[in-house]
Amino acid sequence: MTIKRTDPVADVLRSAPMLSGLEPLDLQELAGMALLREVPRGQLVFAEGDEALGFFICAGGKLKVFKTTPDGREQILHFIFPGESFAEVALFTGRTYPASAQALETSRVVFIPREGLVRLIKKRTDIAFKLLAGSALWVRRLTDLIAEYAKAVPSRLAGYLLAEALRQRPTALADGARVRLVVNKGELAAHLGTVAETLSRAFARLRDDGVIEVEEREITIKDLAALRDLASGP
Amino acid sequence: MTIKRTDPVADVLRSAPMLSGLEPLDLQELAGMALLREVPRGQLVFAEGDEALGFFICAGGKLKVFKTTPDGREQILHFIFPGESFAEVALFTGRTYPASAQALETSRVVFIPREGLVRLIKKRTDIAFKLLAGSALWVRRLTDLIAEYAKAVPSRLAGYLLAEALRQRPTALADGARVRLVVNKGELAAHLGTVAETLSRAFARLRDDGVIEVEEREITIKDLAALRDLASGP
DNA sequence: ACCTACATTTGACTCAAGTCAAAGACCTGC
DNA sequence: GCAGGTCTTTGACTTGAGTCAAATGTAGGT
Repeated sequence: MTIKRTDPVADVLRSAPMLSGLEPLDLQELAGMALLREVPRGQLVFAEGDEALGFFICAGGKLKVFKTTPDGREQILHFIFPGESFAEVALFTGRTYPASAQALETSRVVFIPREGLVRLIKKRTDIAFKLLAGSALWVRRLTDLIAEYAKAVPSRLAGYLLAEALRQRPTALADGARVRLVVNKGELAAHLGTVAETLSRAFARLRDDGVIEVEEREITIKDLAALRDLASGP
Repeated sequence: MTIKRTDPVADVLRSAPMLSGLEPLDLQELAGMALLREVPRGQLVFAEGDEALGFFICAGGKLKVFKTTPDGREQILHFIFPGESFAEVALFTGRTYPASAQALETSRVVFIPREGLVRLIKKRTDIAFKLLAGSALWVRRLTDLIAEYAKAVPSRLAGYLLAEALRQRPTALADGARVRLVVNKGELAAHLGTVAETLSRAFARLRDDGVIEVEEREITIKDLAALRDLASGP
């Protein structure tokens, strides 16, 4: 298969941080093995327990990686946006994915078979280091998530809003800063390890305490100091 | 704290699964950079936030890796026994350890500086794969741990007892199988994300329901089916 | 406009589990 | 043997948060 100048797959690969620094030739080889897949809203990309045949890079849309808890609820581990890779860690242990991935809206993902990655690592050590760094980041994220569980829901929410504000507009972090929720409140509840009703009450409490202002998915931070206070203390 | 350069280091390295398959010469080079350290009971090997200068292999004793939650409790992520490596994941992201490590009893650990590992990876790709696999295992463990939180404490305890029974004597998993707790109940509580009092009540409940029998740290499984039931259901 | 599906909020109730307090068991060193 | 420490258990109390139920809002699709 010849790679065209406008090959959408190659474009996606080029934009993925995980693969940055790859030579055009390596990129081309990888693109030759990759598959572009359209995932309708609500469809699973893979399910927990599926054989891990490769990893993915998000080319458009919005997805979630989650784990189903024994009582049927779902705990969202991570949201995925264009350019981000996911499930790469699963390729190196067991043979199955430890969590499921599902499209929150109709999305496009590029699939890269395990073989392609393995070949790449053997050829380029720096890819191994990037993978190790990415995987280490996951470990850090998950350990942090575990520690979060000890906090009450309003505190978890405060922590999330702070992190999002910092991620969206790091320079504008002050009273009056605005945060746009990237997902609806039901999904956010699952990410914070709770249910929609409890999250709703947490929003109401922050609002009543004058810490934030809520207009649909648009949050305004009215009292940054108080928000920080809540986020650290229980 | 005593740090000494000695021969036994090479023995420890040879016995570590993570380094298995290394040529004697590589092993020797690594041993030359390694330091053996004696850690008295209760002493920290490193604290969350410390600069990650290297990783460790346990050469004797018993340690825990834990994260301190905002409200001051500690969540134990993993217990560490001889031969196991720890903190290797921290070397590839940020510059700091995401959790703390402390000796549960007086222990010996071998410290291997980051530089040694990096050099090794560049020379031998299979080490990179081993590290990736190890790190992936961590991710799996942590995602499982997160899902565990949705269960009630007695269920978490049941799950732990099953896992331990399987680890200690895989062949003898049947009614009447015995499990010896590797740590005291206070530490076990922290590992299960709860406090000593609640864990004590959970043990009492399993005992009263005739599922297990408890003699100090020696647990006898009386009704394996019921234990399995509890572990999966809420 | 209208209808259906989904998202959000609020109230009422219940319960698991954390806190505080205290007692007993078990070591270890003096 | 005794004193001081840690570990474990039990009781009484409090509360955060999940469940059930219902009302309201919102967005598409026909």
